Amino acid sequence: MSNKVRVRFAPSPTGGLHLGGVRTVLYNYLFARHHGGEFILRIEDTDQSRYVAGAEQYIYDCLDWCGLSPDESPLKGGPYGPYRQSERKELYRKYAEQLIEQGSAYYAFDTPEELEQMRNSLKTDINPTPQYDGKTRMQMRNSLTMTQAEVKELLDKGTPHVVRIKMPAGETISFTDMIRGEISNSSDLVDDKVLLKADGMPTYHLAVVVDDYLMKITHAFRGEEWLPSAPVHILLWRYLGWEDAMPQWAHLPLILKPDGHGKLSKRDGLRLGFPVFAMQWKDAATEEVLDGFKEHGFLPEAFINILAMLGWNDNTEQEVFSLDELVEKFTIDRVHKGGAKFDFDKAKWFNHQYIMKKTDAELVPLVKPFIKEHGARIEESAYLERVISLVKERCHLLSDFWLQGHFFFVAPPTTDVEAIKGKWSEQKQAFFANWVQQLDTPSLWSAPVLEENFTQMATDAGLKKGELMLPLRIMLVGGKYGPGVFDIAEMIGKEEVRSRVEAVLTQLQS
RNA sequence: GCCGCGUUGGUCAAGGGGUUAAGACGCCUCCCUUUCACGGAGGAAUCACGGGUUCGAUUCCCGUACGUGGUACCA
Repeated sequence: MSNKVRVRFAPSPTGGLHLGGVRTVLYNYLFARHHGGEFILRIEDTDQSRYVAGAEQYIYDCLDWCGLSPDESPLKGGPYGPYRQSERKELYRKYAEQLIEQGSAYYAFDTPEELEQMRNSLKTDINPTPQYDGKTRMQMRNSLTMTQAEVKELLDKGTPHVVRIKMPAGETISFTDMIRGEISNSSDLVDDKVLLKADGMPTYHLAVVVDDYLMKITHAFRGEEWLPSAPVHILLWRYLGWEDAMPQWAHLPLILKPDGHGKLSKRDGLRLGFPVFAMQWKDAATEEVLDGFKEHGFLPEAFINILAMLGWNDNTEQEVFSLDELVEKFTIDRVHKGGAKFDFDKAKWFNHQYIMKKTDAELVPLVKPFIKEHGARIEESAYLERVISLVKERCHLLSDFWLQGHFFFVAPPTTDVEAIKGKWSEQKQAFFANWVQQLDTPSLWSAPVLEENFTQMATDAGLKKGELMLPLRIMLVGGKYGPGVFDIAEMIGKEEVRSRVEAVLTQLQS
């Protein structure tokens, strides 16, 4: 009997993978790797009504991009498959029936309409959400209130029904959470959760217990939103007689909206102008396409780092960690209890750190798509590499390379001529006209020589170099930004320099 | 409503009976740079509130407030 650490991530293929989801995978992954254990991916596709085609593949793609590959999964297989819950359907029924025989669960034949009627008629100001529980179950149509013969008849006729857990009365159910310590709930406050749905599929509650047991999961990490239903799961482990094999629990804090009020949701990205998905997610129902961190120009290493630090630290001042370092240093007891608000500025800062860590050559293939996206042609990689070396320090996102370096590829679409006009003079006009005339000299074409020559000509013309630098920059770049002007000039070459300068000169004259 | 969980600057956060309460992002000032950025030096800004316990509470306990989650045949 091995006690190897086994953790799982069990996403539902009904939507894109967003921040909270990726962080849950990450912490699972880090914990498993830290302990030399296994990381299992299983797919919770029991809610067929919300199943989205392509969503499962999307999950694989995201994990792949993040570098968090599972040891066992629907794709890879493994000794405890299948790893898709829809393919395990028969299994759950067996355990549900076992629970019924033991008297821990029961059949319920109430229709959705009957349930709604019950909730409506029992609703009061004091109890706005009546539950199907110890107080109400004896007024409903279920195997507790009907004779065995009646139940058998309904079952034989194929009457739609669900299986519900019979929550005990007056029990305190407690367990130890690795992050929060002792947590207790009263069994009276949890309703008789549906275990098996009318379509034969299990709910999360049954499936998570059965699968965790069968797949020998040792540690279960999930979002804090599961805390209130933990008693159901604890009870199920007990009723099924598996209590000794129950995993240790850890409920992770939530990732909150930056502007207060609620769990970060898919809508917030759109509203606040930052991604919430790992990768681009296309909502099949609405046809809406939402870009992810990848499309915004984040490096996966940075993305992982950002998520890791949102709720965890190693008690040092270090903030930038590689995945290997995270694996080495991650411990669950240093995970925060409180939810964290996502801060896009800090996220960009992390990405900048990773951009600076990469060599220019490494950045070439990563930056290329973000340049091509704008229709610019990249003649050779060496040129792009040089551009990268000149602008990388001012780029937070891969998409910034275009913003900061577009003038290396095409003439500026707009030029801030107004910024030149103020202190413009005939003398300066003449100087630039003169300067571009002598650009043909081949020996001129290196940034230092170009600068030396420019300075000399300015002095000869009785002008201060300082007065001419900004106009030159604006002519070449379009605005007051970018790396050294003579570096830019050298890069774009004499034809481009001449044509950009002359274009602006013409504008200034009119 | 009820129940659970939480609460250290604007944000991420360290600390955990005695501290000048770290650090980072962001913001501001200055230096560097004839641009922008990078880098460097400074600065403003925090223990939700009220009661205990204690010589002493940001830290422990109890309340309150606030936040957040759950209260589905969704996960």
